[in-house]
Amino acid sequence: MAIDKAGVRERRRHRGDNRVTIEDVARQAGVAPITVSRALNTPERVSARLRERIDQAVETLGYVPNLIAGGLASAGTRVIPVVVPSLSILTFIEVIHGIQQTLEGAGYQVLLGSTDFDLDREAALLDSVLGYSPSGVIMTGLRHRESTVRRLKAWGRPVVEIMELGESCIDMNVGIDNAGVGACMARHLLERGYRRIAFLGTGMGMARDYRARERYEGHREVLAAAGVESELLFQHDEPSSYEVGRQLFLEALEARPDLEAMHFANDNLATGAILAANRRGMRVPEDIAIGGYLGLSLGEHLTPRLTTVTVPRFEMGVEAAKLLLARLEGRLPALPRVDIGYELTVREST
Amino acid sequence: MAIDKAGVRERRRHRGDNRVTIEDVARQAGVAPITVSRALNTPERVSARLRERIDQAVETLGYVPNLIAGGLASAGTRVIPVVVPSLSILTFIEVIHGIQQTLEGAGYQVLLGSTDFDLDREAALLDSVLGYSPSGVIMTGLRHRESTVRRLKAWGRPVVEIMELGESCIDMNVGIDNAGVGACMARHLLERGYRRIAFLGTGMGMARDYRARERYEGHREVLAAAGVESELLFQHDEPSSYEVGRQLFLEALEARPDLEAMHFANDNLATGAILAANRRGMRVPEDIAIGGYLGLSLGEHLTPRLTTVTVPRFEMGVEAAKLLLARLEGRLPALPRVDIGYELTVREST
DNA sequence: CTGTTAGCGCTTTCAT
DNA sequence: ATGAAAGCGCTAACAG
Repeated sequence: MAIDKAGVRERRRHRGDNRVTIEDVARQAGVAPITVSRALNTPERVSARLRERIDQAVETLGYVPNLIAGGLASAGTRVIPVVVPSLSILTFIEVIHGIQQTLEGAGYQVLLGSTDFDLDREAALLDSVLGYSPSGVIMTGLRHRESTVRRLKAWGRPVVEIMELGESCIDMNVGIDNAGVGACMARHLLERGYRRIAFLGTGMGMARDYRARERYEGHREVLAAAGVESELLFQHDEPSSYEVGRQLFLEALEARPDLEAMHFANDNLATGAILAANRRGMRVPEDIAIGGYLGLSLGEHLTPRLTTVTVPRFEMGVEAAKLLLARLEGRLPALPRVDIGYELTVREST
Repeated sequence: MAIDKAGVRERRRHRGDNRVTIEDVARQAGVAPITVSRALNTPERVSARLRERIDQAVETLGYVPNLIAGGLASAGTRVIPVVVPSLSILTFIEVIHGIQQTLEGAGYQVLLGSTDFDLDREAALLDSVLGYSPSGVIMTGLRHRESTVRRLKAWGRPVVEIMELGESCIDMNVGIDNAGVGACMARHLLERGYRRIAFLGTGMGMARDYRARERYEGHREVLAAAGVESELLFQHDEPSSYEVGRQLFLEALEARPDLEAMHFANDNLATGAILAANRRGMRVPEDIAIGGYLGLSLGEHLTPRLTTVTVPRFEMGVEAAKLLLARLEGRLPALPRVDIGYELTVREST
């Protein structure tokens, strides 16, 4: 190995960036850089003796691989962008948490992107994150701009679409049947004997949160099939919150004092409603029954405890990540489509 | 432009990766690749005529820069890792949200990392994310392994430490004065006339959440200075939740039936307590006063509404991101240390 | 099992 | 204002 003479051409290094490179390790261990690379990435293809020497050198030098360089050379940077509509909605956070935990354990990092429910922003964001040569991508929903779908299909790497379920996805799909959820709660309300049932949600008018609208459609079909008035719909445009739940509750009560039950698009709204009922001294479910969707832990602590349709959000994230990892590791997942399911949790509010 | 003859050497391209490169754009526009690079990154250094031609080519070809290649060449990938202790704690999520929104607007992407409150994992995670040649880093807290601090200082790029405040930080610091928060609520409770005051929290015994412990210390000092029994402390090891709040509430009540006020380490616990009190038919604050910390919106909807110390969590994220951007854009921030402040929100629970 | 060679796609440096 | 050449740190491809 050549010993650099003093005055030798300085390597072009980045400002303040004097990190140890694979070459330094190779020199220290007396092997070629590629051997270090192999020892690190596919240890089984390097003899035990060399491997040990290399590990030693890595240790003493404190070598940390430059993933950018690796990514450029091999494409695939062990980065997984996760594109969600919003970071202020707890549901997505919990899914992301499941994804992150699973991926980080396997040595992948999550790159966060949010679209604010705007498919054009989604398309732009995708362009941008694909610039990182990610190993795979997790997207929210099955509805995208045509260009997004085209680009992703041509891309040829693992793509998981989460949250909802459909026959045709880009690559892999894990989610729940939203219409089924809506129908499930509606059926429960009917079984309980309620007939004047309203659905209350947010942003369902726009393309904004079409998944809530799907739940509403499921709800409506069940009521219609039962010959019950099914168009009792109250909605606000702002994002869901306890406050909006409270307002929706009061408005619906005012508009239809004969209401027997309220089916809320999610637990945040339903919680706001129960809390408002508490404050007004109204009895739930005697005066008005309240049902939700999600299964937030808060629901158990309310009085009365909230009846809701529980979906395993964290697990949905874990499942999505597992699917991705399976494909990444060459294990073709048996099911490129996972129905994560849901469960009706009947408590006292209905 | 040279027309490649059939049979020309195929470029080594990655599987399915047939993205448009800067060279394609250059050829299309009839300029050198470096000119395209300039037109994109420093438009003012390229003549209007060429710029237009290049923009045109970018448009028709649908060119999207490979940030990995750019990152390797220039170091700095427009990625900002954000390292937090946990993704299941809403506070961090809200801070991340603020960071993400601010950074995304400026063309940077957030890389998510969580340490589970383990400083060794933090050190390992840092090594890993530094491998992405990030443009800057946002870390939680001021306490790190010595190696972490050393590495980050030597690194020479913007680092923001968030959540708490201290005299000595690695580079920049934005957060709140935890002891001050604890003292603030303690003072309020004393002013209200309460004397038998307990502090209830989670994970304060370990290094796990030392920020909660700092709040406790602030609380204790105020009580001690007032000559009031200051060692009434109840704690659990599990992470905060409504359920743990409920348990803590019941246990404290059992252990010290003479308690007049409870100072909870956060609003989740305090909410669990109020909800438990509601269920038991206990009056708050007549039977027992309850104070929290955070300023979660839920607090307003409880009956009674929760008295709490509100901290602008989203804004803390925004501020951290702004500091980072300022340095990144060469504008040296006036204050490398921002006290984000807090506010006592007095409502009916005390 | 190990090494040599040639880039990945971009930006730096240095000419012009 | 524009371009040519070199190389960022790593790995794929192909020897041996």
